[in-house]
Amino acid sequence: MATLSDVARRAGVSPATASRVINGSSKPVTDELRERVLAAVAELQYVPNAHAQLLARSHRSAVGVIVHDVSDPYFAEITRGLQRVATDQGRLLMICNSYRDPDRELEYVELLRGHQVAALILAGSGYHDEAFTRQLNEKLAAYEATGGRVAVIGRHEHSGDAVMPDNRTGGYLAGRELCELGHLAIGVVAGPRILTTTTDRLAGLRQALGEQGRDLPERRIRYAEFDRDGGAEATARLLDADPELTAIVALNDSMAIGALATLRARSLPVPQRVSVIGFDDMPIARDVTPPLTTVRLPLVDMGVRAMSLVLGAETLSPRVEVLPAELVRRDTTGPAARPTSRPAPRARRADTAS
Amino acid sequence: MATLSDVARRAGVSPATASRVINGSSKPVTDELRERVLAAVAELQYVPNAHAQLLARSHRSAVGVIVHDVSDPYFAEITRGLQRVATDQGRLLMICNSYRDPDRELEYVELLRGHQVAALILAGSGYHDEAFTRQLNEKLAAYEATGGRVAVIGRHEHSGDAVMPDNRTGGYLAGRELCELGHLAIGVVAGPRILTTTTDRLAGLRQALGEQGRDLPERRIRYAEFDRDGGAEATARLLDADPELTAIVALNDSMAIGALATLRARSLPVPQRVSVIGFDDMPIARDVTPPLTTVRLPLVDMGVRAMSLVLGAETLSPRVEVLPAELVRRDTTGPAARPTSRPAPRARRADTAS
DNA sequence: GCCCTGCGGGAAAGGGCTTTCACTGCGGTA
DNA sequence: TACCGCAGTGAAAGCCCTTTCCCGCAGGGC
Repeated sequence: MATLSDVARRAGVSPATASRVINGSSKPVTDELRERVLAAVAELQYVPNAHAQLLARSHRSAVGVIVHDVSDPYFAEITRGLQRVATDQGRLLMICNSYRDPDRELEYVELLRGHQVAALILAGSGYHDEAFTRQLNEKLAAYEATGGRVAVIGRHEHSGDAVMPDNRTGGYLAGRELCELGHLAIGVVAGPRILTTTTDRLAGLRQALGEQGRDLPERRIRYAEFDRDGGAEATARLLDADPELTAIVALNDSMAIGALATLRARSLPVPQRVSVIGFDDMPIARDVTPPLTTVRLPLVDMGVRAMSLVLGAETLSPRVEVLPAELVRRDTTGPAARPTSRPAPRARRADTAS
Repeated sequence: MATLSDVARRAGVSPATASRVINGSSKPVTDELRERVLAAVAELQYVPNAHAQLLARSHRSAVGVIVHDVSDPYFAEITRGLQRVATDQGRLLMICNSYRDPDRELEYVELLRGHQVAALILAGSGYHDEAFTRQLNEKLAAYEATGGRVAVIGRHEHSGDAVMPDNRTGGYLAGRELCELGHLAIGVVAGPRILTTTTDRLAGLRQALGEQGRDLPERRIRYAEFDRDGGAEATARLLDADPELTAIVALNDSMAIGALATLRARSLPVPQRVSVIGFDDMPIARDVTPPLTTVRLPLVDMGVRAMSLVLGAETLSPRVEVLPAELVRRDTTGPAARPTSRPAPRARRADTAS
């Protein structure tokens, strides 16, 4: 690879001058020399060594982002928001997938710190795991102590800047909607119980039912991976245990899609026989059939806010922005099937109590 | 930020020794000193400066990837394959989204070259644009001249290693299927015509129709963005011009989903009134309703192959791996509606000829 | 005619790390 | 006993760039 001194030598100037020309420094350089340098750059196909540049400039510009999985639409949308702001400010984003592995998350914090990012954004649910949380906080604190900025999206752990979707209210809205539609047998297809997102959404749901004087027994909840297959599988388990369910709340849209698949496979019409309600309102939600009723989260906006927090002026007190959840009624929800309305063509004597 | 010399000083050793301990060098270090260094690292929360490391090591390890958009399931799947191999070999991936902007693509080649990546993978359609293609090839050649490895996925431009999905045969399979189902009025919802992927798939489709002595007139094709909204919009335009269509080929699954949305909005039942066939078989294809008939491409495998090519031994002659396309029959295709079968409740006198 | 100013350019000092090379003891061989 | 070799450590030379500092010089004001 050609280096800056190669360019300088070829142009017959000092490396300093070559550098100035290439970086458009404010120091003036005569057109004569400028031309020579530019010509040398073109001839040698010179590209500056990014690592040397970043080492030489003390300037830290890139921003590190840790998400569970960018190709998951939830994070894809958030990332879109992050990108938008970052691009506007000429920042490079380094995006890392933790695949919901806490250890990997810790590693990535180190990695990004090593890469001298100006700021760090962690998006995605936190974990109910004290040891991990403490470790993470230590690492983040160490990073902040050296001038790094940190913001989290949808996590409780961190004591600094945060953007929080209102998961609890979202769960509440879903629950209330189903109550109003007259559903009594409501099952929940939940993500891993170690995730705070799962428990937050569940808490809201419980609250809604609680207001009706009802509770949400554990036997009406199935925990699985937070994705399509997890949703399909959890729905199957739920229906096996309790065929009389008239509504299913999936704790994210991917799971809801899996739920729809299982219901279709079992020929249970949605919403006539079973209502389904998702969470997040990812783009595909409107394209499944029937279009999915879901709790909308302003995903792109969450990204925009988080990046703005982290690139904006530093404040003394940490800022927490709570973004509202909103129910989007589409076609997977309807009034509870009346017990008389032929609950299902399958055996119905068994399990009625469970 | 603590530096290596800070650690060394605190441990009472030289930076050389500290470095050896931290990197697990093969040079032996006494346990006594090792402990002291490790302790200092922990106390100072030391993380090596990645740029300094990469500058000091001549070793190039990261791999650069340029895709149109990772959050597009097509690329998400490919990326999954790339990741799998890269992770196995302990390589870091730097992924860049070009958003189908040729200039940005060129910029990213430079950027990644500047970041000293060991290899470069370009995934996604090429462009019918000679000037761009020449520029890109020059840049890639310059990069290869300095020892960089390059592989492309689904692009013709590059003369080196390549993984090519068989787009043409895929188009052919879609066309043949519809012919066999008796469809005569077939519309095509295509991506931008500047993309080679679009024209390749179209060429296969033409071939299939050609074998039946038929052709594919331009008025039966609508070009739009290669995404859901593009598909919805192109389908609308197609139907407006030619309400008698009995089948639609969408040149990727996202567009097919858009097509389904438009058809649903117009109350045209799929597949009874209009058949739809997609392309790529991205994961969501099985979850739309009805499940989408499509042409399957081994996306993950494409990623795996490309990464293997680029990390494997260098060969004299460039290797081109063509991966087969395969028709996946699901529920959006059926026999052509007979003209007598109530073609549509809307005006049918006009446009019958067009 | 002299000094000051300011422009254009180069020398050189980092930036933080790896790695070669040289050095010091020590155990072991002749 | 003299010497070789090697384990263990440190000094210092890069890696490639940016940026400060300084120098020479031309022009303008007195």
